[in-house]
Amino acid sequence: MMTTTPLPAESPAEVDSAAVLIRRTGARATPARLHVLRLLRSAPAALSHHEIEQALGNPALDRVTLYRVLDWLVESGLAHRNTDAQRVFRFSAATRGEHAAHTHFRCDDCGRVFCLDAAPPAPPHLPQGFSLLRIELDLRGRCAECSGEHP
Amino acid sequence: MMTTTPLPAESPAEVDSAAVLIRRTGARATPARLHVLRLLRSAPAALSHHEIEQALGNPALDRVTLYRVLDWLVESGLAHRNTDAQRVFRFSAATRGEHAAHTHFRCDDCGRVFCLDAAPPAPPHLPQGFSLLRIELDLRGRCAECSGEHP
DNA sequence: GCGATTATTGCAACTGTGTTGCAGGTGTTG
DNA sequence: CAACACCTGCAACACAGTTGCAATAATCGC
Repeated sequence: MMTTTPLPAESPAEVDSAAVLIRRTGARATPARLHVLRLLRSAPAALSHHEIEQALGNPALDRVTLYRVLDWLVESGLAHRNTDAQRVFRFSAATRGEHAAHTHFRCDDCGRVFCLDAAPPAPPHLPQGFSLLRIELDLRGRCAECSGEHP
Repeated sequence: MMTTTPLPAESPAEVDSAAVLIRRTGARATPARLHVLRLLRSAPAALSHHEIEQALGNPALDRVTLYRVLDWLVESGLAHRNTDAQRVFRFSAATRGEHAAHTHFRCDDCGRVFCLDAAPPAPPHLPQGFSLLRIELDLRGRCAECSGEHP
């Protein structure tokens, strides 16, 4: 391998932009980072470490390497990390303009997080001394899948 | 013990109402449950298992018993459980009228969660099939303490 | 292209939070 | 008072994530 044969599995645009984004941080664009970032960018919801491991094909990456790739993505600002109801980290690709305000739907059943494009809500007034960095509106309940499965 | 001597450390009203709340569920008002519920009700922010253990005086309660008391409080609807940024559970007393909408401030630094009384924000429109149970507005940044300590 | 440099990877062992099973204790009820 | 159920404590476990160190491979300069 290592010829100039890009995998056809992803759209060329995505492949390219993932690599560019990684290089722009000054770090190496390794297969591990590329695959993980592409996966996150194409995922409709935030993914757990375990889900990512599965999606990449089970023996593709070392457990620890994946953890480190994810840590690095978060540090570099290319991804976000949240903890779900089962106290498991979930990762999602950061969007270009970087949201200071965001809306999510969290399923209490399966723990998945769905990114809604919906509105940035309030202009809150904080207790003194508190500095605000992000606003997140969390809608909680059951996702469509879980509503159907457990009626 | 077990005479009619309430500990003077808490306000009589709180002591009483904690016991009443517990009895109302049909369960026993044991010292463990009383102490934990009183502590949660008097806490300004959500507490972790560890913090509660400390606050109760170190060798007061078995680790596992505390976990079980907390689980029971959550199941009974007397407390809420959230996970903080360090993927640690944090517990807070449920308020009487039970909030369907709530506002929190989460410190990205220390992970603590502060309950703001602030407004119930938006009337969102969800994708089809999703059922909404709670709305949470999460403000994230640094709390007063952490802003001061790490300037 | 070819090698040196050094970031990245993989392995193994570890940490910390939360959970489960079971025996013993404590309160409640008839 | 005795039986019963609930609660507690201990020990062992499970799981997600972390750390240290040696081996590997991506990038840079030639």
